[in-house]
Amino acid sequence: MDVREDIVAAIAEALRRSGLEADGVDIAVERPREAAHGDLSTPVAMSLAKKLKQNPLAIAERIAAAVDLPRDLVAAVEAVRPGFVNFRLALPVLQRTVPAILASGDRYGRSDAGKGRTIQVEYVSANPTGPLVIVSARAASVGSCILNLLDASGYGTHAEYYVNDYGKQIEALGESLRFRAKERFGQAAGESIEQYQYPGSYLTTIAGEADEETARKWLEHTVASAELGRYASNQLLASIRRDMQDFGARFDDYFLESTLHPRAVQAAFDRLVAGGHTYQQDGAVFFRSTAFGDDKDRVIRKADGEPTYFLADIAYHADKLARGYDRAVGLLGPDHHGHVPRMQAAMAALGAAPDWLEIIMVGWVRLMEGGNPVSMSKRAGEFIAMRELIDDVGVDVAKYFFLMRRANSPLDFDLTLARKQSDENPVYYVQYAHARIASVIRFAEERGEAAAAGKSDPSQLVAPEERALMLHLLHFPVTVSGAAEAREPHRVTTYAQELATAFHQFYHACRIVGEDPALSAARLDLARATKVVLKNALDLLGVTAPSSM
RNA sequence: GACCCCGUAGCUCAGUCGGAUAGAGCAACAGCCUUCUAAGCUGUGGGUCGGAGGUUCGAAUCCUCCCGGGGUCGCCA
Repeated sequence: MDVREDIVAAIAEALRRSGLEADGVDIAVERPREAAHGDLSTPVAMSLAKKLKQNPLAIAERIAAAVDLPRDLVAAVEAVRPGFVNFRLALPVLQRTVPAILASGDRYGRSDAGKGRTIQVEYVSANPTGPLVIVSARAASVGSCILNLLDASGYGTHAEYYVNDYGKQIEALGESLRFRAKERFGQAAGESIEQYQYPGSYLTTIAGEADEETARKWLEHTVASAELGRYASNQLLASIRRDMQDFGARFDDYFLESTLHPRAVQAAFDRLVAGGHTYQQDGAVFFRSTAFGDDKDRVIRKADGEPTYFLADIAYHADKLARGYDRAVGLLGPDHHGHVPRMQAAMAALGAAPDWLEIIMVGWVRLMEGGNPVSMSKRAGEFIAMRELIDDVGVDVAKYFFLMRRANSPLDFDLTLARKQSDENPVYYVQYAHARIASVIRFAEERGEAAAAGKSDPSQLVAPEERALMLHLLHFPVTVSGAAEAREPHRVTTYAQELATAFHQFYHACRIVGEDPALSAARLDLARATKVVLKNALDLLGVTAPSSM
């Protein structure tokens, strides 16, 4: 099925026949940058040269001579200095992808590479003490796309949001809400919001929306701050869930930290103690994370007897481990990278496989407008909300911008560019290609010249632009599985952009609906196949594929 | 101070488990619409890959040091 696999197998066979076998040599087959270097290439001769102490070009020549591949698969094999073996694919194998894609439809690009292994993905997980901010939108984009990629690659996935609805921060949230209630009833004289931890105006809204009887009770201190905090965090969590839903971010569960207290937290503590991974010092209990590579031991129970946040996090991850996922992927914000070694250490202490917990760092997002950073409002606690960004630029643009870059790199989000509904905006470039194809198909149908999809003769497709486009289509599945394995969504945006380019070039060079019916039918099918792949790529990104623009 | 991330074209960034002449988008300039969407296509200019060493057939990629930017270092969450 996959041409690469056939080529790898043929190279392996050629090595055996030529007596060039060397254990542990990886037969890499990659796409050369230069089209002149063929469609696929292997540097394996150069790897072997080192081991066998022979001239790499000579080895490459022996491989090229010994490789045996069907002529309808590979048209040319060439050994080139300094020692590459280049393969030029035969037209038939490229042409066959067109009907194959049309037959597969939305399944094209999917694979069973994951073999049903299960991966749990935890993402966003922002505290329910305020509205979601920009970096959460980025995490939501990246996490969703990784889930889509894993699903497409045959993994069983589970998406989860960890809600820190417990502890001092919730009490502080309650106190801040109480102040806003006092303000509502004109009883806040002599106090200022500056004294409180959560000065954002959203608590004013929550205090204002509560019914009067309830809100008046909040003024009395018989209502505990923790209770008030739970009220506020529930309201905030509800709005977070709405935001995530509107953004198209999938969550199978919202896991509440509060459900871990006290039993699961105690159980995690007991396990670490029983495993001999703890010691007491200054009245506190420490987890010896340095034994697992952390640079400092970490407190898990404070001198006052309370568990730390870290211990609850360990309990949470122990819960995940007990659920039996083959792997857990967690997205963390840029201010949390210090947590990685200690969390890895804790999982090791609990007996997880070394690579069981995989952490992906999501980089900072800086909003830029007119070339300058957007300054946060002067009022403390007011951040740019995710909701504002979405209202401003739309879901598609926001997601695409976040997925264009590597997840862990800092990102300047150019609002000025994102707002432009023009050719300067990269989102529209890809969407436009899809809309353009839809339009051409409509045109052909209106003229009554649109044959049924997949019935054409693909051997009509011989132009260089047609060949280049088919080659791109052929590479989609390996792009998807590679992006899934590497957890790198930006590979899909890069691919989508390249595919759009290949299509636009084809469109300009080749008239689709033309004089020759057989050629028109073949080109229309090529356009349809391109549309399928663009749609599948955009689906993975969570971005819509419009039929007209 | 220790540790982590980053430094590639004017701007934003790909390329980083070592591979061929370092790429894309935007910006600049010059062309292309009487026929399927010009949100498109074609071309031009633009680089000591932060710097200096090292490893080797080969380094943007790996190692060391330095410079610059950001971050983390709590019995907070």
